Amino acid sequence: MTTGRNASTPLRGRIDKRAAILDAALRVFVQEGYGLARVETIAERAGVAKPTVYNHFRDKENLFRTVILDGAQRTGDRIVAALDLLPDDGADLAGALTRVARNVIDCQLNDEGWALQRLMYAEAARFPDLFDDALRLGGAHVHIALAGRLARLAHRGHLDIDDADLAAGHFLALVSGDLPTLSALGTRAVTDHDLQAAIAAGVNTFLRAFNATPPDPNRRPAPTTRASTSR
Amino acid sequence: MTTGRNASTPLRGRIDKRAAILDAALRVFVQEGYGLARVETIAERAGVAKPTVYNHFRDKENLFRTVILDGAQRTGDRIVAALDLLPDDGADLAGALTRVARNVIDCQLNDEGWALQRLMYAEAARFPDLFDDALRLGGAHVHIALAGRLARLAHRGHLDIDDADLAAGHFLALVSGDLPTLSALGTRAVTDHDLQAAIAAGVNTFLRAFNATPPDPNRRPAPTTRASTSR
DNA sequence: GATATATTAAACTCGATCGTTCAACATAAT
DNA sequence: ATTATGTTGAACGATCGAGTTTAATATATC
Repeated sequence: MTTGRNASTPLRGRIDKRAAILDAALRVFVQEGYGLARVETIAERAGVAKPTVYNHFRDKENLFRTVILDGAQRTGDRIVAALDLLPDDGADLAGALTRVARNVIDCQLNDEGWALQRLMYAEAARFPDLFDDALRLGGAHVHIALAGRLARLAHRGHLDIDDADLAAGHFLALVSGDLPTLSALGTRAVTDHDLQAAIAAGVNTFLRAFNATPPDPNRRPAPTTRASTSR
Repeated sequence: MTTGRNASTPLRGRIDKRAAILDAALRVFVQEGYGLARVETIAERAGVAKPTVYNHFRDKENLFRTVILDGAQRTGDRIVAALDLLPDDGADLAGALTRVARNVIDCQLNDEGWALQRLMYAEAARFPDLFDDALRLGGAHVHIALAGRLARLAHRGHLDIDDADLAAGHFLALVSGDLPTLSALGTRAVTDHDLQAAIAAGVNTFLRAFNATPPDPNRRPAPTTRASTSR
């Protein structure tokens, strides 16, 4: 065991040990839950001695809080960045929305994204304030950014939206609502097929509700990749 | 301490001690998480001695599994029962859907419902099979029941739905997608006003997408139901 | 090279918790 | 009244984990 300072432990600079600890801590916290996660395990997985953990972070609780807030920040930023690929013109709205949804979900289906979500759910009772902070750092930015994009599309006549904030929420709900079930709360891998089907269906419904220029008054906007939706 | 066998301990029948233990266990597990939940605390809250807990349930893990599956079963049954009030005729579709959504949500916003959801999220990594079982017992029934109701409404021409299963998922997502954010994962009470607004908006979008008889081609189906809806 | 700082392994303190054991007690049926 | 079963409080053994201390070592700065 003692994987101490073997050749496998590069002994890189000092600063990034903090990052290594945060990374390992996230994985261990998710796997074991806050209560059963052992600081020594975290130290081992980070390739670091236990006192080093206590040197960087005062105690277990402080480490946990930092893990959550750091992760929420990064995940939120990544999603907001993904929103950049939503064009302002209405060309191929369905395709653009599908790609956006795919990117947003890729950030949340991420090992890290699910891990954070599960951790927050898990420990929301013990750290009530923490969830609010994480939401402000992560979710809120995503919501606002998406709402802004949708509002611009609506303003140019490509979408029929009066409350962009609401529409953004509904878009996210439609497109990712099935994910917890499909992935068993992130513990099971989702097949690409199921994921694409879920996204296509969500985009489809979203456009049925908000598309400003229905190609045919009585038709669904797009046949949307006839997902068999087995189960 | 020793709140032993005072007048405060009714010493009721033997069987319902099992129920009392399950009830207390759910609350304590939710509050503390699986790892930090103390069996002794559960015993105290149930008004029962610790060995009694081990008498009814082999160990902590077995107790936990029983708590989850029991709760999922009951919550699912309650929601399915709530779906009964969705009428088959299309009279006042928006009102009926709103009431259904309200009832479904009341079962999930329930202390117990949130508790179960949070626990499953929390311990999904440690008990992977447990989540699947709970989903089968709880969520699946709800989904199927709602899909059946929607399919009947569609068949009678009141809704424009080709895949009722998908529509059911989208309805639930639209109507309850904002709840985790609003209630801070169930740790904060949601004001009735916010809840009604979220439901109304969800139903509104759902009908924009699936209503078979839009009252006006260019209008939203309902101005978000200013709804007195007592309570 | 000398000095200040960060890291390491190991051992330690201290408290908490699981699951068990046991003697006394309640309850129901015989 | 007696027997069988379930409950109770209390204490116990064993383990486990958070956080600290220490002496030695590696690194960075001067």
